Amino acid sequence: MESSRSFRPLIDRLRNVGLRPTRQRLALARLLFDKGDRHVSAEELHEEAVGHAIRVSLATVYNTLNQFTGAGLLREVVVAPGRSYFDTNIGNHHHFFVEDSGQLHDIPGEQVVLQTLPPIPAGTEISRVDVVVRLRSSSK
Amino acid sequence: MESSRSFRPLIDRLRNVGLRPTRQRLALARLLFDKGDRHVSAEELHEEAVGHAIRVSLATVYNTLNQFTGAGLLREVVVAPGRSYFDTNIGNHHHFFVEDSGQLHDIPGEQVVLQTLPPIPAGTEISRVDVVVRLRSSSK
DNA sequence: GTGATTGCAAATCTTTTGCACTAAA
DNA sequence: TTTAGTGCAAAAGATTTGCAATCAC
Repeated sequence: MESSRSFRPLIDRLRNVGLRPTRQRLALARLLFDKGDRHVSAEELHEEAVGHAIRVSLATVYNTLNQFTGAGLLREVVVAPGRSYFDTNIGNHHHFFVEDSGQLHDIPGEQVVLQTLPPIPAGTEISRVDVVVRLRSSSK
Repeated sequence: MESSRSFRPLIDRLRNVGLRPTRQRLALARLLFDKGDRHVSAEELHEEAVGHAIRVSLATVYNTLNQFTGAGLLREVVVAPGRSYFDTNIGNHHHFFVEDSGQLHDIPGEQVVLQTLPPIPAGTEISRVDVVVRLRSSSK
């Protein structure tokens, strides 16, 4: 069993956004943030947690993902109907979406440069610009 | 009541993509294509149909929208979790998405110019590039 | 007629919610 | 303690599907 010291950074990260570092949140945070950039659905994360002997309900996984997203720890990505992905990369970047497999991959922000942007409607401001490059296998 | 002649173009349009011009498909096609570019959800289109005294079930609206999309008459746009919009504009263009209201607006293709595109994974080709400019009201 | 299409209801799937119980501070 | 968080099961949406009845050709 690892010492509780190794959880410190994550505990602080949760506290900093006003979320109590409960057992479930900590465990999910470790799965999410301890191994680089990830794209997971709630279902996938729940299965992964169960696989790691973490006792957590699917409802709590949904709630936690939404809380993390609201707190800015995650970004929600919607590319296909009926399924949300949560992205641990909250920096400037875009996505490849492989239509056949449903896989999502990051595109570093610098690799997509918008030369022109249209005038935006009065009274609004840009919240975010999402670019999704949809791919299909080229074997025709 | 209008003469059946006015349906000819739509009838042909459906026949051309291999869909029988049934009463329901024709009626929905008229709602969709007779008044410029539109973004509708299945629910909205169904309500609109019912409001026009068109007897059609929600299931058939879903089926029809999917068939039209498969046939290339519509494009499906996914911008928010749990809701699909169908876009009658199948040309080169992108979207504004107003987060508060859920409204979707077209951006002409020329107004978004991608200066750089990342290298795409081997064995794949680009199916489409979707740019969504997310807006929120600027009154802070 | 014959096969495609429709309607309806039931089934699925994803996500949210209500509430009694448990845990963090 | 006191309040936030959790689990479970039920509820809520959105979308799909099975099948008998209906319609297009």
